[in-house]
Amino acid sequence: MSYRDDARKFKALADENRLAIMMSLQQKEKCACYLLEELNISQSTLSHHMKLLCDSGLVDYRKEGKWMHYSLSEEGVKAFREMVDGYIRN
Amino acid sequence: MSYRDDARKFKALADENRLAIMMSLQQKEKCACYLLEELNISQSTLSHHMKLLCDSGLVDYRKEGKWMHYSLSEEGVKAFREMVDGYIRN
DNA sequence: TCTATACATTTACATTTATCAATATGTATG
DNA sequence: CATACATATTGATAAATGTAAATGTATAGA
Repeated sequence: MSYRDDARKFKALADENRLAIMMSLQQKEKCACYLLEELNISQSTLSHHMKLLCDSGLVDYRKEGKWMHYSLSEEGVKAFREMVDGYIRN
Repeated sequence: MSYRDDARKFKALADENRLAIMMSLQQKEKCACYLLEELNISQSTLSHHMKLLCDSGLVDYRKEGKWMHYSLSEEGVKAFREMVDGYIRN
């Protein structure tokens, strides 16, 4: 893993709206339309943020008909935590 | 703590050069001039990065004559880890 | 097939950020 | 005091990022 890749993962959480999304996903899977009501952002902006979160591996998605359901990725979360530990092992 | 503040902390690690600096600091305290030789960046750029890292609380500094010595902040690292756990408690 | 709905993508734009050169500040030393 | 050295700050610029409007795509239902 390169610094570039790791930086990309940290960037995934380096935004207020994405942190709010992460908090929301902690409780349970949420569909995009629900997140859209929770946050005060446009639909295209939400889609953008969800793409970054999914690309980082922290969030999984599940398509069900017209709806997209997002959830925390257990695997991604584990990998992220391990990456963090690599930089702040103290 | 607000999402804004937390996002700022994540941003501190959302850069390749700053990740390289964090890795370097893991072993032991380093002075700015040493970091400057390790990384391929200008002196002013290094100073900028060190400011962000110190502001985030992850890095401590100690001034000794002309030299600045940087080290991981045990307290800051602990706080960071706890913050991370808040977002990826899974 | 037509329409409405849910979401993604594209385009454009404003803000933030990383970067360096130039300059300023502080400190040791002759 | 003058000079050299280590670092910080300022100013300018290019790249990255967050945002929303407009448009595209897929799916469900009439």
